[in-house]
Amino acid sequence: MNHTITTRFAPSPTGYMHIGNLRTALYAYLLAKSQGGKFILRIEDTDQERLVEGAQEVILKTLEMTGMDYDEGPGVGGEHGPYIQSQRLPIYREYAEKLIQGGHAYYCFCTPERLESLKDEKGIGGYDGHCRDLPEEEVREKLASGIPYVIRQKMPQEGTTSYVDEVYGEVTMDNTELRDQILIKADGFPTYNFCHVVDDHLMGVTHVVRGNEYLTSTPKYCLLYDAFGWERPHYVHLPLLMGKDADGNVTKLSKRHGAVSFQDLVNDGYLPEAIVNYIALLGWSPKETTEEFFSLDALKAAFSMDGLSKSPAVFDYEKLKWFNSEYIKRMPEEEYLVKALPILKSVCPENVDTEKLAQLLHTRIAAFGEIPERAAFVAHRLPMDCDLYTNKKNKTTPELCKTILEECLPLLECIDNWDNDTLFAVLKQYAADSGRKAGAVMWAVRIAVARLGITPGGATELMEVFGKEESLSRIRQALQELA
RNA sequence: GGCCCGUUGGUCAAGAGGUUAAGACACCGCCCUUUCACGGCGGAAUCAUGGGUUCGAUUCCCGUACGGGUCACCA
Repeated sequence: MNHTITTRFAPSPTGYMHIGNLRTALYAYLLAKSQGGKFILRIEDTDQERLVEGAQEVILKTLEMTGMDYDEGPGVGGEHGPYIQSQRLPIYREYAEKLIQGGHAYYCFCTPERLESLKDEKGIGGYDGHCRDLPEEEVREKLASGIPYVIRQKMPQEGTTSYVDEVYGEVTMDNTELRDQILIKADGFPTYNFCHVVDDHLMGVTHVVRGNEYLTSTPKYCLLYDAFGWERPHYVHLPLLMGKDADGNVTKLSKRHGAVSFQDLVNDGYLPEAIVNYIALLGWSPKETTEEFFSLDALKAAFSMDGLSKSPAVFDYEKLKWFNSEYIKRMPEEEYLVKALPILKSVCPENVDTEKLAQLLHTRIAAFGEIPERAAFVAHRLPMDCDLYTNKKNKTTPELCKTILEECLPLLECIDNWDNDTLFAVLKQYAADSGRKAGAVMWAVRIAVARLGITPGGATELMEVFGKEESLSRIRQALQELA
C-alpha cells in the first residue's frame, strides 16, 4: 500500500454527525483512498465542558454504516496512538513547553474578566498581548504561587504569512491580524488550535481536509509548524454546506433547515449509500463523466481534488429524495421487503396483504419514512370526500360512480379467486358489457375502496391488498354515503 | 467593523478568451396507463454588477454589490 498520502477525520464528539461533517470525512477518506493512502480517525475531545455521553459511538457507527473504514484510530489502533486527544495530554504539554523554550509561546495569567473587558460591544476584540513580555522572574513567581495560567502562541508582529490551499490557492494574512491564541487552557487541556497541529504532524498527516471556516486561521497553524521546524502539510479547505430557509435565505446548514444529522436522515428512511452519493456531489464533481450514481468504490476511483468546488452548496432535500428513491428502486425485492414490511405490519390491520402493498409502494416512495403516511388509508378508513368521485379525464361524477358501484358489487361478491388478475378481468368485462370506459369503472371502485385520491396502486390492486371482505365492506359503505 | 473567501438557471453543476453555455434535481407540457408513481419524449430557465485588457470576454485584471467565514480558555 502506498502511504504517500495520509488524511484524517478529526471530529469532536458532539453526539451527532452533522451532514457537513460527514461530507468532510468523505472527502478526506476519498482523497486518501483514491491514491492508495491512509485514512486516520482521531477524536477531538479536548473541550471538557462539552463532553457528550456515547458520542464516540455515533461517530464510529456512522463511519461503519457509510463504509468509510479507517486504517488507524479508536478500535483499530495504529502506530501513532492513542487516537483520542484526551489521552494525549502529556504529549501536548511537552510540545507546548518546547515552544516556550524556543520563544514561540508564553505563559499568560490574565483573568477571564480582563479578557472579557477587551471586547467591544459586538463581542469582537482579541487578546492584547498583556503577558507577552513578562519578566522571567515574575513568570516563575506566578507559576510557583499557583495562579491559573494559559499558554499562548507568540505571533510575529509584522509581515505576512501565506500558504497555498489546494482548493483556494494562495491565502495571505497580515500577521497583525493574528492573535496570540491559546494553546493550553487553564484546565491543562490543549485547544484545537494547538493539538491538531501536534497530532497531524506526529501522525504523519500529509493533507489536512477540513471546512473552510479554518481558511483564515490556518496561517497561525503554519506558524506553529514553522516554530517546531516541521514541514507544513497540504491544506484542502472545503466550501461549506448551506441550507435555505422558508424565506429563501441561505445560511450555514443547521437544524432549522430540517434533518441535518446522518442519524436523522437514516431514521427518516434514507439509505447510507444514497446519502453518501448525494453529499459527494455537493462541492465536488467528477471530471470524466456526467454520471450521477456513485458507490463508495466508484467515488474512490473517480475522486480527485481538482473536482472540488470553491463556492458553498445548498443542501437540497428534493435531490436527496430523488437519489434515495432511485436507490430504493434498485434494491432487490427481498432486501426491500426486509425494510418495508416491518413498517407496514406495524401500521396495518392483520387482514391486509402487506407484502402486496409493499410491492406497490416499492417504486413510489422516496424514503422508508413515507410508508406510514402512504399506508394510512389502509390502516383505517379515511373520511370520505365525495368530490373525489368527480374526475374529468374519465368523465366520472358521484352519480355515475354510484351506479357503477351498485352494478359491480354483485359481480365482485361472486368472485372466489380474489386476486388482481381476476378482479381486473371482471371489472374490465363489466365495463365492456355496460358500455362504460374501463377508466371510469376503475376510478369509481378505486375511490370507493381507498377513500383517497392518490393511491399507491390501481383499483384492483388495492382490492387485492384489502382482501375480499374489507373491499366489499368499503364499497358498501361508499354506496351508503353516495345515497 | 477589520481581515479572508466566494458569485454560471429555483438547486447541484460542467465549461472555456470565440460553444447552439453540457448534464442532474425540481418545474411545465405531451405520450404510456387502471389513479398515483415508474418509463419515454419535449420545454421554459443561468454566466451578480460597473469599468478595463482584447479583434473578441461569462472566462483575465480592478472596483461595487451581495453572500459566507473568521476575529473564543469551541472545535
